[in-house]
Amino acid sequence: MPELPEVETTAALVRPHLEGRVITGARASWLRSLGGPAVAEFEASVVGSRIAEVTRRAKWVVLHLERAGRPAGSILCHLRMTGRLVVDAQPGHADREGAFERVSLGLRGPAGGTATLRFLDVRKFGRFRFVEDHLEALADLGPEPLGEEFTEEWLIRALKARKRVLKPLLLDQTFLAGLGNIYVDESLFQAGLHPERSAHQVPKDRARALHGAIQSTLRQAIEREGSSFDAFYRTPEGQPGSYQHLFRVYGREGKPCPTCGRPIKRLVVAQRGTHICTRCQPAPRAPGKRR
DNA sequence: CTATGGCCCTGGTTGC
DNA sequence: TGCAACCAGGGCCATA
Repeated sequence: MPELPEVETTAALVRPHLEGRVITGARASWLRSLGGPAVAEFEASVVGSRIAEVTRRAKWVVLHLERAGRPAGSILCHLRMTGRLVVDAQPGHADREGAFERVSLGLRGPAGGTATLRFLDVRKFGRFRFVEDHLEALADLGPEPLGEEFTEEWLIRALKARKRVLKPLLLDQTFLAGLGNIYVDESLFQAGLHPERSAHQVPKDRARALHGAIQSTLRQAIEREGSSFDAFYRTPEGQPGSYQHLFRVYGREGKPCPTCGRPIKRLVVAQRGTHICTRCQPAPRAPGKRR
């Protein structure tokens, strides 16, 4: 579920509760969440380390660890579809959410106070794993859409170089890192591009429009702490985001296009539900049309 | 290289 | 009301 804006929000809200704290214990009730090693091995890797910094890379939350002031690996957390990070100041609650806890870390603050970081994940697709070298572990990711490397010129050239359908290319994290199904649909709509166009046939001015659309969509979504439209995504504080109120096409099948009023259509592109306005995002070629 | 389909999981919604 | 089918903010892997 969570895409870049939701992960950015998660990292920002969890950061002040984690930075400077020391990990005093680790528990895992769903082994696969750890992405490989046994619980004991994971525990040995992280217990005793201090969380020096919390950052985001693409859809990953990165907890940078230190021992005796020196770098000591990282915890990489990917929320996938239903993952959440929450910090409890009090001992864990055994409510409904507690049932979805997959991993947790005990924490001690510099002043002595304790807390618990919980990784909750209904569908269990998410990951909460330790790596020695986060740069190596995340080396295959493409540029950050809000980073310096992602310029209009970069996008123009990168699109031209790929012989792929546009939407799946934008979802490919090795091409551009952080977009998911929602923000791709929203960005393509805003740029007036049909999701099934060939990347290398996108004209320069459309590529520029797409660049702007991606950045403005993500920035506005971050401002609103992401999108929430069912029980799943909540910020670590338990609040829903509010960007869903600004969706122009995603999840709006049959509702009027905000630009031209035509009903939004839903199609499937690369196995993903896809939402477009057929007028504002003209198809690459009129399929089956001849005369 | 690119594309496709299965798979990992659970829960909410829809339709008969 | 009951129940099956379908759907979901993701990504990996094997196969053409």
